[in-house]
Amino acid sequence: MVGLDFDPIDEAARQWAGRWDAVAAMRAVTSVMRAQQLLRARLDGVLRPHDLTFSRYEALVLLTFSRRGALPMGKIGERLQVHATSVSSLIRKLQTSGYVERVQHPEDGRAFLARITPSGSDAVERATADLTAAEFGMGALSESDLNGLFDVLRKLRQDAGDF
Amino acid sequence: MVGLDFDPIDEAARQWAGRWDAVAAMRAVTSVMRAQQLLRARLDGVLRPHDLTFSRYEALVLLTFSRRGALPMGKIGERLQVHATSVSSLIRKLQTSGYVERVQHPEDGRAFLARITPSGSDAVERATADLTAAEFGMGALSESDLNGLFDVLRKLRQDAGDF
DNA sequence: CTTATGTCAGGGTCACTGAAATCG
DNA sequence: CCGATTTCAGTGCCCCTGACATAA
Repeated sequence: MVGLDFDPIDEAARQWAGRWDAVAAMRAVTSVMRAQQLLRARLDGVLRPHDLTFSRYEALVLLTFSRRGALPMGKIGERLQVHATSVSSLIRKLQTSGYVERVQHPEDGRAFLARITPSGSDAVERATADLTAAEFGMGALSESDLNGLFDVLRKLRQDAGDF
Repeated sequence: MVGLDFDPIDEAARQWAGRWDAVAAMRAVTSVMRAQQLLRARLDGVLRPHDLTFSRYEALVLLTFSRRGALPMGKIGERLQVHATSVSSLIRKLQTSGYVERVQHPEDGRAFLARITPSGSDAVERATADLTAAEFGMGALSESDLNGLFDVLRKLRQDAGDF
């Protein structure tokens, strides 16, 4: 959009080097932050026509992959690594879009299952087609770049206790 | 926190592979999103005692590196790649913390300069010490991992027109 | 007059905390 | 009674759009 004639992160790293330590870590962290910002903007743009955000899309995909198309709220939060209150509002929004419905848990009376609807399955299929066509915003990277990125970030996630 | 006994992203990729394309891109994108979330939580935790968030810290560092410790609002947004309104609120919060002050632009009457205060400089030094001690949350990665991460994400940023 | 700078008002998404109700 | 599940109310943060005053 803006189009600077230099890389602001690299420029910051250059000045950083004369004053503080951990240059490589600082440069990598800032890159992750900025990359996420760019990716989210791109993906949300692709998903907006489908009345989805990336978070909601992830939840729908998770339900698509679940055996009976339904999961208790707690499980969803566990898998997506988000807070219970966030799951609650996420599912509520998917519900108002008609992509998900709430059903009582067959055994646990206090729990709800979020179940994907036919309309939700349809939305996932169409959204996924658009996202893959857009290469998930990662068209600039090669297959080995993508796999290397995953491997490195997995170390980070593992270190943080994600799994 | 939660501690699943498997990697949810890898598990999603496995199921994804039987149904859709672009598995590597999807896996990489999801990893970036999750990594950013983890890093932000860690860094904001380190920065909270200093009355800073990562965004505000970035702004303070930028001012620290600027020649006279002061920059017009527009320049700040350009460098940090954020909207003018975001810069406005960012600087306002730094101002209430006493880390920044607003001064009139010497030549342009409509423009303001954000200038870092001695208290702000002190906060940057102390916050940076804490962040480097925490290795910016990237202690799990080697130096070559960090540099590789930067290189790959730079391709992404360049492709998005960042610079 | 047109353009650029910065602010405010307001909306959207997401994350978290704390309190509450429900049920095992 | 204790603990787990979920929801609601409220807060904070960040991003964006649109309207506006001000000055180049």
